[in-house]
Amino acid sequence: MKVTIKDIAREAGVSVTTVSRVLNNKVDVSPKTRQKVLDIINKLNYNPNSIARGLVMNKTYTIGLIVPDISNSFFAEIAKAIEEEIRSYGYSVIFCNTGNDKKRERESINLLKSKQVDGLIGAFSNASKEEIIALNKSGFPVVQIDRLVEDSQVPSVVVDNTVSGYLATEYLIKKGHKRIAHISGSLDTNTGIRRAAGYKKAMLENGLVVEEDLIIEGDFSQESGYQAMMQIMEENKDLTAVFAGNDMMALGAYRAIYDLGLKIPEDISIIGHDDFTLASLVRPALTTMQQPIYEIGELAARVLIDMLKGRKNKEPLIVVNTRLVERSSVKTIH
Amino acid sequence: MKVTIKDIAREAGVSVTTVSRVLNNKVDVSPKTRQKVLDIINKLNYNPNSIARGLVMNKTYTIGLIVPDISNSFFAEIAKAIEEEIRSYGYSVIFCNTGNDKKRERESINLLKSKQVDGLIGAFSNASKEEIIALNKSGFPVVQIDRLVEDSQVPSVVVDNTVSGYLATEYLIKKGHKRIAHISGSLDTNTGIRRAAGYKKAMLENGLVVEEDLIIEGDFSQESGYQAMMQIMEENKDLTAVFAGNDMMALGAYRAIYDLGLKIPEDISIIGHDDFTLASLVRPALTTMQQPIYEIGELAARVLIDMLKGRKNKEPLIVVNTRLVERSSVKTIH
DNA sequence: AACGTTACCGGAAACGTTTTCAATATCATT
DNA sequence: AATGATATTGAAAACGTTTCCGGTAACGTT
Repeated sequence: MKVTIKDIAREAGVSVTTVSRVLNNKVDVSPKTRQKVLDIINKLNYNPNSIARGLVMNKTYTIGLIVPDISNSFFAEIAKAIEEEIRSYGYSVIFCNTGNDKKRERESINLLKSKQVDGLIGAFSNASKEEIIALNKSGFPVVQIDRLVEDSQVPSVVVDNTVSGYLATEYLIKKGHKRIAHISGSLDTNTGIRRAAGYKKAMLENGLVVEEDLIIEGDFSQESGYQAMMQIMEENKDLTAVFAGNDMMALGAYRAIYDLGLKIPEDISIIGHDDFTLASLVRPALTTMQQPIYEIGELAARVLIDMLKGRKNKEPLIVVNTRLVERSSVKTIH
Repeated sequence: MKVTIKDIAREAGVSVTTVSRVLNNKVDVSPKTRQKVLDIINKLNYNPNSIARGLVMNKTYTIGLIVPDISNSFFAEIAKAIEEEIRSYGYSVIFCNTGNDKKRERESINLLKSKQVDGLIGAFSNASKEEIIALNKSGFPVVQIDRLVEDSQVPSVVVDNTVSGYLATEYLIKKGHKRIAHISGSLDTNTGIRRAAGYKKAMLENGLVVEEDLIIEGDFSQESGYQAMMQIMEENKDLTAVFAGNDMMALGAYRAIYDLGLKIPEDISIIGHDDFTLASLVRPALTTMQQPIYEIGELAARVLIDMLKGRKNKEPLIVVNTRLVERSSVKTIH
């Protein structure tokens, strides 16, 4: 049923080679026959088979994208950026959702390689570290986003969470706060560790003490933010501000504070991290560190494209900056 | 560099055919040679080329997904559901983001067909109506989500927005409200039209009058919800409730009401539609009509799988129900 | 008229698989 | 030992493209 290049050739009375030539805008075909072929193509509604083409050219114009959770707005936004950028170069993207499952992550890598993708972008966990490094060493184009496999020489685009955590905390300090708590993200993720490290660094460098019971570990979820906030408030009545490891937890903290009958920012100031959609929508609007999410996706795509084109990228590590977005959840203390 | 089935065959001292057989778990190969081949495969780290396989089998085990905006949580969640469901059947998904651009929508369809996807799931606009219908008629597996191309016989899974709008409005009425406004979504989308129709039907059937200046058209965006609410309040001081065409606009209405110095639900009750993530996070928590988003994706995937397996689906239209989620944004009037 | 260029075209191999068909090896049965 | 059945194997075609290499036609130059 499917119309192939052979059908076109037969119908137009030319060889397959010639049809291929007009398909690819090659020279060596007269205007007349080109037109004739074009007409037939149109008439028969012919659509070239990329699979066959991919087989001979050893190139599929498809890349793979591996994310833990596409329904997480962070990754959804990145996916969008990648798709739009890479499409403009004629590529499309197959995406795999791992659900943070290491096994599925490895399966996905194999699946995508099997599907002959030309390159890979992913937020990989440390579990796939060797695989990624091997891939990269073998010359296969991979770029990492968000998460960092260290000392690996595999191109990555990430934010520097240490300085971002530092900046957030420093902002609070500059606003006059001294008793500042931190609700950290999971401390088995680089992200969580780094932001906490930035918090400590800022405290120390500004002559404040870091008290261990002012740091509570959450897991980036709203509920964990709520619990952490409750726990902190129980023991530290004199607290004036908290830096939440992400906006989701900040929102949990919001709820806890309301439930305690307190007000933001009058009683407690809060700064978050990420600037997800809700941050500007919630009341009081959340002051937070904005990640340039779309830019991360765009950059990752661009780096990959460079590699696909065989261009050597000099700097494997691209660090993008977060930006403080001042809204209404932090008050100045005099 | 890439190791192929031929390399395995040579190394194992058997034919390509035999290797193919063990690859596909066919009978007709002795345990001894099977093991030998398996060993070599393992040693050489061989990964079959799906592209080549796809060419001969005329099946790629890949489907296409076309959405207007993957960074919209609704579609992100659907994408996740589809990927997870369809992966369990051995398929993967290429996704295209159209940005609501009709041209890109058509391009995407062609691209995906060119990549020989086995099927297509999409939230298509009316612009691609003929194309979708033609595809379906030709026997190519397509299923529509969210948006409905009417009278087309192409399998769709959608919510019935008319009854959903009806239910939302009816709830308000049952709570004792009489002066109820509606901030509609864009009235050039079926979704917007239907929900508004449901609103009117509920009003009429309950003996209330529908006043045209109590219906204001928004465009599903937060800002439009804000503007619409402001406009309504200017002219209708005696209003007690509003049904917002989606949660995003409900949030805009929240802001407007706060800016007016009024309180929810004491002064004005609000019901939304969709139950997106923020709905439960915002204060007061938003009462809304919940769409079973994950289920929509799952069902769409399942319907497609059925078609891929050649099973004939009897009922082209699958309607899923929305569910009222009562929270704190509507008060009872006595 | 002979030759050299240039423009245009086609045959066939190749890409990495699956599958059809036929061939061979093995073994039990007589 | 011959036969038949069964288990195991391989050669080659096919899938729909691109590309290499060569060939013919047309035309201008000498």
